[in-house]
Amino acid sequence: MADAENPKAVAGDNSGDTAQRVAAGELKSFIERVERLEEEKKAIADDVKDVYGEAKGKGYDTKIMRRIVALRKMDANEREEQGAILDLYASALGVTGVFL
Amino acid sequence: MADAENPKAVAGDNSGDTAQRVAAGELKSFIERVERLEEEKKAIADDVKDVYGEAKGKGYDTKIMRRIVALRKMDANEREEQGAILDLYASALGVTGVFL
Amino acid sequence: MADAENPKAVAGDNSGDTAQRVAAGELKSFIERVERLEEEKKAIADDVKDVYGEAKGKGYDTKIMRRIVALRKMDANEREEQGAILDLYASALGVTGVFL
Amino acid sequence: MADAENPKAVAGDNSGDTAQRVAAGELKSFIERVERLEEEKKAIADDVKDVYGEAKGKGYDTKIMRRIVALRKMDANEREEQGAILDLYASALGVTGVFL
DNA sequence: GGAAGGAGCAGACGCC
DNA sequence: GGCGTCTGCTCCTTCC
Repeated sequence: MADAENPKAVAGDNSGDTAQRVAAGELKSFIERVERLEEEKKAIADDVKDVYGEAKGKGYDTKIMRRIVALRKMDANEREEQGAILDLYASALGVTGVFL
Repeated sequence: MADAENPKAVAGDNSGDTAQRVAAGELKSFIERVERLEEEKKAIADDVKDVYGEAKGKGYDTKIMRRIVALRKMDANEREEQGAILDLYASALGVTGVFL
Repeated sequence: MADAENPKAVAGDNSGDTAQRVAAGELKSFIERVERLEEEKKAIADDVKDVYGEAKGKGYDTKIMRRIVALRKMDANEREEQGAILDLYASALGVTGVFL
Repeated sequence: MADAENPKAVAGDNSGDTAQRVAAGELKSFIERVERLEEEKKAIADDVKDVYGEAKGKGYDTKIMRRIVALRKMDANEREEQGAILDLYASALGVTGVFL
């Protein structure tokens, strides 16, 4: 029964083997669980899209909304650091009025 | 009450305005709905990761598994696309098997 | 010779027609020109990637570099407008220290 | 000379420093190379557009053409992917035609 | 307004 | 076990 614990090691004892059949079924099961979850994930992603659509219908600028969401997710420290590096580069290049 | 319909036009009549307060609350609500959904989405993404982890624990090669999932998705997409193309051909050229 | 000018109108005079054969060849030619150009385009995209890679090798932060490139491409007016709207929303939400 | 190797670490020894000046020139060079390549890429994209325009002028349906191009690309990718997957299967499971 | 292509980003793998 | 790299996904923009 070592094969059940090491599905990769079935090569050699081919054709008509039950262990392999089991392993294949197990693999299929994993794959289908993943696919099911991916579908759920996509459904939620669509819900998000709907919310933005509803907001857009009320006149809000969704692009800005997305940036706000991203901002709130972003760690304050990192935000600060990013800005500092950007300022440095921008001044080095002589880009004026940068607010990234 | 025009402000309620045009949330972007609140600039000018600032500070202490009720319309703006309402709009801000509405916006906040949208933002929070999005954030809630994003959390759910992340939870599912973590579940996916767990499934792969479990499979890996049983000796499966997750890289292969991911390619299988991707391939099955591609197959589905392309099958669909194939059908669409054939329909287009049929209606546009009245020809089957021109050079593809 | 109307068929040569209206390749979509060949339906009806099917099977063994030379005009159709010509049209198919012409179409194939167009397709191949497009595919050739797409290859060139991809080659250049790879070159861009190489430049970023070289810069990264010298210690530059490519993420910032990309934003700089995007900024320089962006119209100044639009930049200004974007910032104004964002400031408005940000103050409405009480987000502090926003520089997007 | 550490600054030359770590362009991000120039903060602090500002204004009038030669190392920074050099780094800025180097950065500018990278940026401009990227921008030049992006221009070339855009030129080719315009060429593609021209080809489609020419085809459209001859009566072809560009929507169909685009789908053909996309399909041929997908076919190529997937054919490649199929082969890779099969190889992986062969080595990992010792199985062909398990459930795909 | 909807679809298609491109760019940016996050997550996963492999190396050190 | 952490970091750097890289592929895949999502989002944005442009064109129709």
